[in-house]
Amino acid sequence: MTLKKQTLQQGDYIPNLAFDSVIFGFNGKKLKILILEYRNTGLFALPGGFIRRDENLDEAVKNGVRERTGLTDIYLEQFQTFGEANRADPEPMKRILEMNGLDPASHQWLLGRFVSVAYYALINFEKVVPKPDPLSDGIDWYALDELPPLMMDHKTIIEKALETLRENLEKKLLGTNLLPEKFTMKELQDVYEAIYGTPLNRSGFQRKMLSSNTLVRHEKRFTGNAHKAPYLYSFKPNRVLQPID
Amino acid sequence: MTLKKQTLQQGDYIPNLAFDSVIFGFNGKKLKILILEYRNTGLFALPGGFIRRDENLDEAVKNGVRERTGLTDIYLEQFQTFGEANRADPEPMKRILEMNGLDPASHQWLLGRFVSVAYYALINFEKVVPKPDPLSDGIDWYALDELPPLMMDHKTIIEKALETLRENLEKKLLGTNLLPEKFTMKELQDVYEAIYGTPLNRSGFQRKMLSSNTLVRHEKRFTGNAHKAPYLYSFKPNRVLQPID
DNA sequence: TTTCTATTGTTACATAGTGTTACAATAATA
DNA sequence: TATTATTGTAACACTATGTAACAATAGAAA
Repeated sequence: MTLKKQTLQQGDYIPNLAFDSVIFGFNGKKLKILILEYRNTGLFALPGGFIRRDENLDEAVKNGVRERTGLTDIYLEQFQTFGEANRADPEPMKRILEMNGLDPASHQWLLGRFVSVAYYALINFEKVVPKPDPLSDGIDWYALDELPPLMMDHKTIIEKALETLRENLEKKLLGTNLLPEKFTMKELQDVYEAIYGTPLNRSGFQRKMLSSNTLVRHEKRFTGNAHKAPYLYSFKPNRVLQPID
Repeated sequence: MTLKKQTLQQGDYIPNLAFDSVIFGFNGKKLKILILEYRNTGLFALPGGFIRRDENLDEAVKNGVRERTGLTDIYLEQFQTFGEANRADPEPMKRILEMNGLDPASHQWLLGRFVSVAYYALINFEKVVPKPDPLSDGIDWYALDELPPLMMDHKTIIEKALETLRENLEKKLLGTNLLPEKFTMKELQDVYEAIYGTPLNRSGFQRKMLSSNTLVRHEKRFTGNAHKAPYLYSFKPNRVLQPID
């Protein structure tokens, strides 16, 4: 979890409760995740935060993701709450506080147990300028197969996020949220393949997508390459995309 | 949420965090849910509880469900965490405390906001003798279409539980957990129909189940009725059934 | 201009899965 | 022995999916 230096008072937040966010982006080739690096510690973690005493859980997460990405309109989905009693180790948190000039003794509440509600977000890679949180000096995209060693159970959280994303991909047609508004069939297939981690049959994929009645066909895109130009598509607007508004 | 009178000290538990459980049973005809009735209040609620400071979330829920049902080996699945800031109304909780001879002023922490992690359980109806919790004088099975008016957002929690159960039914072959060890194809179909709320085709259902390679066929069951006796089946033992052990 | 190449859109065909109907088997009763 | 309700399975049509093939085409090369 991460937080704002200027508001590190326990009293502001629900104690022992946090959220973590797995923010997925697609750079055209690989599925990537936003990871924070805490200042001078070599410790990596998922972006997260706490819930104010009068704040909706969904809102807290939405605000947290907005702070890291600058985006306000984000596909967010809660997928699991992690509540093992021993999931936190106070040592790394101590180091993080010390390296930020904060006294661990006066921030005891940060060293205790936290139950964490985990969400995943799907965002348009091109639109994001990631911003570190107040205790971090780095935030970067990492491909799923090139993750740094992560704090606590954050690796497990990511695995569960990916599992849920795969289960929901076709059911909820989530491809949209990782692409710019207009895209080619090949680009859409690339997203699906990156998420599933396996190649898909081109013909079958195209047939299924076209018969799903969710795509609008636009003009062709001429890229200057010596082959047939592909059509551009967009998703029909009247689909439910925002489980959290 | 519910709790034990003798251990009503805030200090024992993680504050502002609770769990609720939707305990499904099947009586041969209808899908039913265990609902508590608080003493002398006419207030109905899902069984629930709090999480001790050193207790795993899953363990807390498992213990809570065991206390209500007497069963130790239960299929449990976490499906959503409810975190709206205004989901609790302190008035009903006040009445519950008063009717149990407890002073609301000295149990302020129970009147505040709670984030609740919701689980559903699937149990063998025949094996359960429901037991009220210390603040309740009633616990009973209610069919999904005959639910009493429920506290807070418990109706929403039930709807989400049913939605998740339907999604997971075939994926995880959950039928087992609602039936005795040996059952006929018809009984299995009855469970599926009760969960989906729609009739299924007999022939297709039988074909799919038999081809799924998860059933073992046993002897026939002769009930004394004037028609062909059905085979008994059981599920193959080597399937993953316990996401929470 | 013509030929060539890589990619795209679409069709064809085999195979698997599903919905529906039909029919034979059978346990107990009349 | 005939009857009845239910069960197990086969038959058929229809749909969905995996795979391969083919035609179209934008630009480069000749």
